[in-house]
Amino acid sequence: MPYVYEYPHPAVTTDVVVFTIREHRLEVLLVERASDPFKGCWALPGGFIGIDEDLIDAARRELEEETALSGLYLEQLYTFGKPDRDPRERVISVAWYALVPLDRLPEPRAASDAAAVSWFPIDSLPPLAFDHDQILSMAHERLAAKLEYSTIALQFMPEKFTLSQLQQVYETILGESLDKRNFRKRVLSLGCLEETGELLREGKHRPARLYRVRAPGRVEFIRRNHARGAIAQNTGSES
Amino acid sequence: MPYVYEYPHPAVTTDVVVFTIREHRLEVLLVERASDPFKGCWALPGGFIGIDEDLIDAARRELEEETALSGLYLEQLYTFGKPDRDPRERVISVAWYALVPLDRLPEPRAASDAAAVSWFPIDSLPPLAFDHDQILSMAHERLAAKLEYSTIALQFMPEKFTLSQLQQVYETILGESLDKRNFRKRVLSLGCLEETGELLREGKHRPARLYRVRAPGRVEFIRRNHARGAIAQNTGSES
DNA sequence: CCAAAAGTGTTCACCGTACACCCATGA
DNA sequence: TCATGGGTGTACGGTGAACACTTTTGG
Repeated sequence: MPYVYEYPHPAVTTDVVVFTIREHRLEVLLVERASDPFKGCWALPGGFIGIDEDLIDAARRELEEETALSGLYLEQLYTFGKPDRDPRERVISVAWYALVPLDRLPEPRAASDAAAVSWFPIDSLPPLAFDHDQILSMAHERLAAKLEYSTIALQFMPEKFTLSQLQQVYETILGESLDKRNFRKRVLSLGCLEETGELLREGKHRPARLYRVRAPGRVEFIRRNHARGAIAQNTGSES
Repeated sequence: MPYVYEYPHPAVTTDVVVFTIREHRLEVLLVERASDPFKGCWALPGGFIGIDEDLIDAARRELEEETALSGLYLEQLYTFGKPDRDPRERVISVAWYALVPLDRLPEPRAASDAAAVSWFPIDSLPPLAFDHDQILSMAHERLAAKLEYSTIALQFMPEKFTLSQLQQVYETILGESLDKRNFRKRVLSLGCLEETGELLREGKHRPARLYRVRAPGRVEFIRRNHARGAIAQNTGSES
């Protein structure tokens, strides 16, 4: 299709901040760039949007190319477009973030356009290409903020999980430890979880009850107080 | 600058949802399109991004072309990019929303590319061009949501205003009436307002105290409860 | 003195927080 | 029997919600 609008067109890319939790640390997936600009530098997985490709499909595609994972929670973060953010030409990037459940940690495999792919703890990142440090820190802020007023953390959980595992996810992202009894009371009162009836036995201690999410893939806003302090709407685009 | 990246480039536009409050109603600014596609149809003010123009500058420019207002609160909403949202070629639109203070209501003037410009109440809109109805309803949701956990409503206020005026703003957006005493207690306890010492005398009744915003242009998140229920960080891009 | 909007406190219910001990299992 | 993590309840304080009357002005 020819350009019908009489304006110069910028390039448009998509970048994805892929979060997971490994060994009690919040980590993100980065790729080592195989080509200029910023060759050899680490960057967010991403690439150009197909001319007939929906934005979320492009994000999903980039995600799958790097992780071979599909069906992840994916949410649009922000669109970055400072005129000089790419040294070669004007590039506007629609940034997204995705959450990988604890049990679906892929061995990330390098795609064609990446020299290497690896997980990095959020607090010890290498220097990043372009403005990817800004994208990443905005994504981190957003994730931490959403923990407080939504059920987004459930997107990190496997199909079945224990309350202790869920608590560890919260503690990792918030960077503080929480009271066990209060945590359980609060999270159960949301009504988002249900017992599977099964137990997880591991190690030499009492087995833990396994729970599942009642409506997986659904992220709900939590409104405290107000009326009868309950749950409000749903949101979230899931891939 | 030539295209160095070997991918077809989409057109990129910006659209702005301009909110204000008039006569106890939430209203948005729309323009009547003077040219195809959707000639004669109403649409959000917007247009193409300059090839060397920052995204927020483009939004600001479109806003000023239609309203002659500068310095408004402006926040990025979402980027819309379904492949068929423009019938002619692929167009990706970075959408923003802006809030116009009560006392700065412009007589909107038609810019070159618009047949007419007018305010419409949010609940009686004409049919809109492209996917602008989706953009508008997402903006409305976001605004209503942010009322609850931020001080965004202050962006609607003139430099000096009464608490009753502020309460009317809240009531208009939320679509429900609020208790006067509770409202005052809550809003004053945020610590964002200060008395000017002046009084507004109008009509045959007791004059009202005038307040001003302590840090105008700053939108703060409110965290209830949690620790010592106070205010957290700031956010918001202001133009 | 009447109309109209401004301004002001208290009570109650509920939720968030702090806090310590018993339980079930494997070794 | 011991070590390890799983699991449970209560008491207190603060905040949100409900609710009605007095004050100041102009006409």
